[in-house]
Amino acid sequence: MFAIRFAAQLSPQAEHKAQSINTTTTVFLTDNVPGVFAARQKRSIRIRDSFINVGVEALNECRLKDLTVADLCQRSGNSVGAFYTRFQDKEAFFRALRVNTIESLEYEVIARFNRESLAGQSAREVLEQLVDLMVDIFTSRFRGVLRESLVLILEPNDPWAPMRESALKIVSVLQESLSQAYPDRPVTQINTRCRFCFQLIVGALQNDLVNDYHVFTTKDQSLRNGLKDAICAYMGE
Amino acid sequence: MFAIRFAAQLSPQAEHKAQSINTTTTVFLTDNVPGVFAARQKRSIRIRDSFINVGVEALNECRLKDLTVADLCQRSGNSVGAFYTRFQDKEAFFRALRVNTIESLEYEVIARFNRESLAGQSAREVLEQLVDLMVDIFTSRFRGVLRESLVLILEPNDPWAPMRESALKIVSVLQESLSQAYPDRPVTQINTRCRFCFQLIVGALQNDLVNDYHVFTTKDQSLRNGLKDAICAYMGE
DNA sequence: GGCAAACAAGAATACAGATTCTTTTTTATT
DNA sequence: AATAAAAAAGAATCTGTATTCTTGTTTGCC
Repeated sequence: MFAIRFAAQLSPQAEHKAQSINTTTTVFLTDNVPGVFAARQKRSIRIRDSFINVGVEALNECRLKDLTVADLCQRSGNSVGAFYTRFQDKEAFFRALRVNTIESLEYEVIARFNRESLAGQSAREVLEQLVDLMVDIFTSRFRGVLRESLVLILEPNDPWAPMRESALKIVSVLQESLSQAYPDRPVTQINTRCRFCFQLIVGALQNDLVNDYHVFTTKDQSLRNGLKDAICAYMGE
Repeated sequence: MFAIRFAAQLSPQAEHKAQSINTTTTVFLTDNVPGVFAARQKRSIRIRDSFINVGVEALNECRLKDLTVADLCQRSGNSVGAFYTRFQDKEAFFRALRVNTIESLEYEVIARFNRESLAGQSAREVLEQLVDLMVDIFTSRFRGVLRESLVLILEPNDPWAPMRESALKIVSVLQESLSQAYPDRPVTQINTRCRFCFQLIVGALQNDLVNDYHVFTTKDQSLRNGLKDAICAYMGE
């Protein structure tokens, strides 16, 4: 249903970097996630991580609701008992997937989109790098987790707060970089447009995440290029 | 969780027209929907329609998965038996909601966005009317049905084909109207940009449908205005 | 190497919610 | 008004899946 699609569609300059989000299977769980019990043995950590990695991959093939606990255990070669000694319930497990995803992506974001590396670049360059980053994220191995996260807001009052933080950070870097690139324009206007740009990009990519039938898609370069054109035009390039 | 929000946020010029999608509760089921059994008594039709109307409203308050058949029966004052003499299963019921939604919106689209009424209008006017139409649709009483439809693609090989047709129709009207407004530009370029415009609008609105925390939102005029600015800029206005 | 705590296995349970079934009522037609 | 077909009620079932529980095993520490 939801084919996994990495590589191939990455823009040349982003390819080597995006590898990290797709090949690394290191599980980050620095925070203690609510509902995820501390593992005190090496074996437990290994099993927990195998649950998480299998979960990440599985969500590229099916919806969360169709991924049963029994299924997950079979796929990862563990028992139901093992699952429940590690996770309070299925929801807590998904929370772990989200945290893992955030941490992995955060790493990528910081590496590829920061004030230092963008300093001195033209507006067009900055915008293109933003689009590349976002498209790479939304076509990474975390695509399925992202889809389920955006679609299935578990906690109404905390709809994935860390993701929002990450988004705010990106926007703020964008705003600063474009302020430098457009020294003559009013900062307020730049800031507003940056926010909207970001929202347009996220909207288009989320749309692509859920629907398969659009003309512009991440299956080829069309959405990536279209977004670059559109937001450059919007920014007055 | 998902508050119902109509009126108030409609742009003045669209207000009177958008009323129709929000106040009319006429149920259109001209096609025979698979899994929806023909009703041969007036009473059956009335009950079927009450199921549908209650379903439409309920999805503005909760997710489809949280709307149980028993719940639906209670809300509409009917019995479980009545439900199942009308609908083969819950999925068929949702299919009926979709068809009803499509038909209602189709009506609105044809009335507000057609070649005749757009002929002779400036590009900006056309684009603004497009945004108004789309925002009105996504903030109508069918908001919940739209959300569930987009999120929960039931049939992988038929992801809501009628909606796609409707979208294609809108795009084609847009293309024709803008070709007239920009007689000097290459048609191919106009067509491509029209498609992308539409996709951007849908993306932003779908995003707004699922997430509540964006800066630009349909809760006020910000998303509507932002979209107008953005796509006008993209089109070179 | 022995011991207690931590853990894994997987069969058994619990449960929610869709669906069916039987009985009773209503409709529409003559 | 009689009658048969259609439909409504709602209690009873059935099912899929999350979760728990019991038993046996492994780990890490001394």
